[in-house]
Order: sequence, then C-alpha cells, then structure tokens
Amino acid sequence: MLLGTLDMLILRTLVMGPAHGHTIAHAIERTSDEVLQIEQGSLYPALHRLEDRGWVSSYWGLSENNRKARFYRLTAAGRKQLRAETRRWRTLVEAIGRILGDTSIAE
Amino acid sequence: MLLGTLDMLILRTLVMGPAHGHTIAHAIERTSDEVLQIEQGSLYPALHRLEDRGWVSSYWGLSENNRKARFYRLTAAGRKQLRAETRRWRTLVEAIGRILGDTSIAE
DNA sequence: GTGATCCCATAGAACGTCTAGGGGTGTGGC
DNA sequence: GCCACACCCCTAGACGTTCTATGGGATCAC
Repeated sequence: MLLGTLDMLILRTLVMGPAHGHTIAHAIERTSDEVLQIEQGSLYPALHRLEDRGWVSSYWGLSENNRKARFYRLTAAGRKQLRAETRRWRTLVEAIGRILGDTSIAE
Repeated sequence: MLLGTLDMLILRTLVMGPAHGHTIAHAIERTSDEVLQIEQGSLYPALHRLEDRGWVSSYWGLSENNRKARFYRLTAAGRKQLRAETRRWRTLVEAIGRILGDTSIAE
C-alpha cells in the first residue's frame, strides 16, 4: 500500500542534478536528519528498477573522490513520474492523517 | 520501509471501541474519503497478525445486521503499540516532507 | 427460493526491502 | 611499499505485507 516510496525519494534527489548511488543515499539520509537509512541492498535494485522503467538514465563517470561511479540522471518521464508519485503521497498522508486524527487520543 | 501502515490504521480505528472486520474496513475507507481501499485479503491476515502479537483480542458476536461476526478489541499492549507506530509515522512523514521540500519544484 | 449483501477466510503470487555477502580502487599514514 | 580505510558497485536469497482470486455460509428483501 505504501511501498515504493524510496523510488520517489531517489527521483526527488535527482532533481538537483545527476548523482551516483553513494551520493544519493547520503543526500537522503542527511536531508532527513538520519531518520531514513538507505541500505545498499535497497538502493541499487531501486536504481536499476528506475532505469528499466525509463525514469532515469545512467552513465559511467568519476566521482568527486576520483573513483569510478555510475551516475544517474532524471529523464522527462522520470520527472512526470515524480510529480505523480508526489501527488499520490500527499493524498495518502492526508488521508491517513484524517484517520489518526488531530486529537491526541492515540498520541 | 513503510509497510505495516494498515496495522496502525486498524489499531486506531479500534480506539473507538470493539468492531468486526467488515466495519473496520468501511470505517477506514469512509474516514479517508475512499482514498484508502482495504482489500479483504489484506484485512484478515492483518487482524490475525495483530491478534498473534497480542495487540488485539477477539470474540464471536452478532453484528448490527444480526450476522455472526468476529469482534476485535484493542488490548493495553495494542494501545501502546499504536502510540509507538503513530510517533514513528509522524517522524517518517516529516522526514520525507523535508526531502520533497515545501517548494513546488517537484510538484 | 433467488439474489443481494453481509461476513469470514486462505492459498499463492507479487513486490519492495533487508541481510549478508563479494569485489575493486584510490588515499593517507607508517 | 604496504596496510587500513573510505569510497563505490553489485547480487542472491530471505522476509513481510499486500493483492488477486476464490471459497463458503448466513440473513434479508421480494
């Protein structure tokens, strides 16, 4: 019901420009104040999945540390997908918020 | 990463008092303005899971429509679990919100 | 007595994620 | 020169939740 959120986070991160896996993971962890932890075993399958679906494209390059790294770039389709997923996410959060309620009964 | 949200919603629904599966599902769907759809194939496994973990207890009774129905009641442990899951949920939503940003770049 | 609605349930597939590995390469200290 | 360490990529297999598909029984309206 709420799977696939990682995909959205990756796509969102790539809006800032192309990046490689290691960087993407750190960016997400840092921006979330370490709340979100991105395991490598989740990250790379996700990147490959996104590429298979045409939402990102990739190329080999050199990292800031002079190491071989695969960079990912957002495609037009990926941008569209991001918009759709973001909308859906906000809708879901709002809906769940209505159920949890504003009160502190369950808080 | 975000699985198990259904459990939280069920527990939250049971705060209002004991209920049976059919009612729980409808309550969640109605409160969410039909955004959330609860499939029976997700609902019943979830209820059994919650009972196995001691977060709800169940008993047979009669529904408002005079039909045999299994009612679920929140336990003390379930209440505690709900508080924990709700806190975690809010933390996650906030973290993801920081990544999505307030701007409309990706909106 | 037929159809619709209510109610419970499960098997099996699907999917994303995690655990637990494996490997290669540049950098800095000794 | 060598070693430790951080950087960087990758995958197999297990796991947990959810969905699809299906089954059955019981009550009510007509």
